Amino acid sequence: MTPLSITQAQMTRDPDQPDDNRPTLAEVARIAGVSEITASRALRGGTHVARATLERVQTAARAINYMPNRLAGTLAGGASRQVAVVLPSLSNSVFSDVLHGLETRLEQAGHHPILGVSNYDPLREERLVSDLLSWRPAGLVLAPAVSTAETRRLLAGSGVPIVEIMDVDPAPIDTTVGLSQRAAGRAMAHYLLGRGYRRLAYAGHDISTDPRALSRLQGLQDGLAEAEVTLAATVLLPGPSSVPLGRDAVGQLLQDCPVGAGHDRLVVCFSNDDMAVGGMFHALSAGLDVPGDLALAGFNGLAIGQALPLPLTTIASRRVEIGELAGAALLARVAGKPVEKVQDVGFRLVIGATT
Amino acid sequence: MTPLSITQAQMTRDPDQPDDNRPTLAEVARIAGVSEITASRALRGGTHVARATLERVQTAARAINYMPNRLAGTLAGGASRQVAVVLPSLSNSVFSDVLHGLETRLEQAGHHPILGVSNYDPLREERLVSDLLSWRPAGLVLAPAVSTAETRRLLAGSGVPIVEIMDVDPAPIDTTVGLSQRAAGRAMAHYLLGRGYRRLAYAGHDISTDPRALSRLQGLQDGLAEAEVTLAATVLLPGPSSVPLGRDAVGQLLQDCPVGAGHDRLVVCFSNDDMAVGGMFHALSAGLDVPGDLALAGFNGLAIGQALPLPLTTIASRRVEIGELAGAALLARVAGKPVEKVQDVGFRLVIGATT
DNA sequence: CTGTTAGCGCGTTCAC
DNA sequence: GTGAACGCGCTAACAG
Repeated sequence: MTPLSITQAQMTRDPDQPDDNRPTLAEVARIAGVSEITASRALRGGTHVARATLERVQTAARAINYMPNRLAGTLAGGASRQVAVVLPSLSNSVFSDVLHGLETRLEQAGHHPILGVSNYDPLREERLVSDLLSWRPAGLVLAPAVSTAETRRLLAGSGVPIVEIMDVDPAPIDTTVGLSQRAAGRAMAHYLLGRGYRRLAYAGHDISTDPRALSRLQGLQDGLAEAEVTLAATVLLPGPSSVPLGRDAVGQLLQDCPVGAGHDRLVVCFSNDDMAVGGMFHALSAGLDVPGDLALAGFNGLAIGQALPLPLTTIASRRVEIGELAGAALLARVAGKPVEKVQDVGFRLVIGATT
Repeated sequence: MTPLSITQAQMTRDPDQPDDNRPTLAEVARIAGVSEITASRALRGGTHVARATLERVQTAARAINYMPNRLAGTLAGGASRQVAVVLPSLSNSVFSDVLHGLETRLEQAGHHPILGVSNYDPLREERLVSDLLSWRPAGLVLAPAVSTAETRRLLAGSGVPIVEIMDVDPAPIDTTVGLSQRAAGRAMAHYLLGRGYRRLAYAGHDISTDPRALSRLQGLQDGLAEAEVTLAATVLLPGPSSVPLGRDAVGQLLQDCPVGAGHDRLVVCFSNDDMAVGGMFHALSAGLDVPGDLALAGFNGLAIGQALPLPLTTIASRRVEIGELAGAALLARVAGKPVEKVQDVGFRLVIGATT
């Protein structure tokens, strides 16, 4: 042990920090007998470094369990490998599917999502966007709620690639991946009209905060209007979509729209498949014939709808794929490659036994 | 426009970076006419700052749309407000429920999860833990796959609070929140024995990579052994749990275990509710009486199981609550408060119509 | 209450 | 192929 002068001791470590003595690049460099920057180069690509020194550095790093500090690396100019992800909900499997696809694609490139969930609250979304951007991510993926002007300002001024997902109809700030929610609603209208239904109702959750559910409803109405049909009734219940909410909604609906013998057959369109499952429960409890007395149509193609004894008629969205494509688009943008501003993955009408 | 000397130009900004000219704390301070540290204090708590200067700084910050750089803040000594979260899956709603609860609790404290999904791959989990720790998070939440020794070394040596979730039986590295998977399996055994079942089978997904499903199976066998009963048959199919996999598993199972007239009634226990739903489908297609010929028992209490015409007998886990408690435990640890090493939230036997 | 000094750990300049 | 100097943006210590 050679004694250290006070100056050296001060420069190498702070005696007040007994806990946080994680090895730094400087120590790796010292052990390997090279400069910090050479160690840095060796531990990353290994380019512009002699094979011998590369191995010395790697050995030294392993010997002291060196773990790079990406905060410092990113601050010093390296590209961030974090991607901000803001979703409106996780209680609906729609967004966990998207997140699943997104995370898979990001991880392949060594990127990681920082997650925020807005619960469809515009102010919370705004705060999340602000918070997550302050981590200086490489980009941001957003399934927007009803965004505030301030949110859009933050996004536009962030200087990083933005990928909006789920609905390709609104003009994108930067890039968007999804489907046309409005066209999906219209497709359901066309299908139901083609099946001969003329008496339609709508049962939804609180769609005032869910712009995509609202677009689907509008698309449905558009499609009906083309045949000069209007919704016989609409019930909107507060709260997020769920099985019990759908059951309650149908219960209310049937008070205004009697069904059964002596009435035209009624088809209820739901804002989401879980709502439709609830509707099915109500029909079972009330002894209604599905689809004879009451027909049901959902949206999203969730597993729960297909698990029913009568598989649900619905429109399937390609959620995992949307996540994967959003990740790919973001990574391409980060790499400076050109990306289509709008990627429409489409949707698929699933004709079940409930219509 | 006053001409700048070369020295000034070099000190204030780099002409090679036209894009990234986000305002810094230094600019806020300059506009407000204070030092950087005063501006820093004002923009955080506002403590030890005169009310007048506080307002000047805040006004200046808003005027130039200042957004703090948390990378720099954290590197300089501030506590990180990121929490690493490593989950084995997102395709099963079990973990999106947990993530939902966790994110909610973290966000309340201004913390954000950085997410990694291992797909039950030990090596991928190891890489994720390493990657996420290199962001120097305030802590780490982990629903472990079959962890490698290297993973445990990384965790133990990380110096940050670790919360393991889902199963309270393994000895925690630091802290754990969940339920006893083994006790849950045993509880199901006791219930089924109490109902008079003596002929039991097991249908599972690839539980070799899913330690919790394996523990439940062991608990089930433990409970049966107490009554000197053993499983009549076991089918394990590769891949993650899903509805189709459950259907296939029951199909195979019934080749060895005939049911119906002339046979003792059989109850099949599944590794997860979605598998059990698949089993129900097989029963429906084969025209079997449930639970007369074939009884079914799931695990986890997922919505899909309760959405069946016959609600599924299962054991409900409190997933959202586990996430919330894990977040609370982590935040408490970060704040230096004492935390129970093991938090058992228990489980609930749900007696449906399938047994 | 405010400012000065001194870094956090790393990567991007340039040189050699 | 390697290194020196510098700065990323911010905050913890002290000083006053």
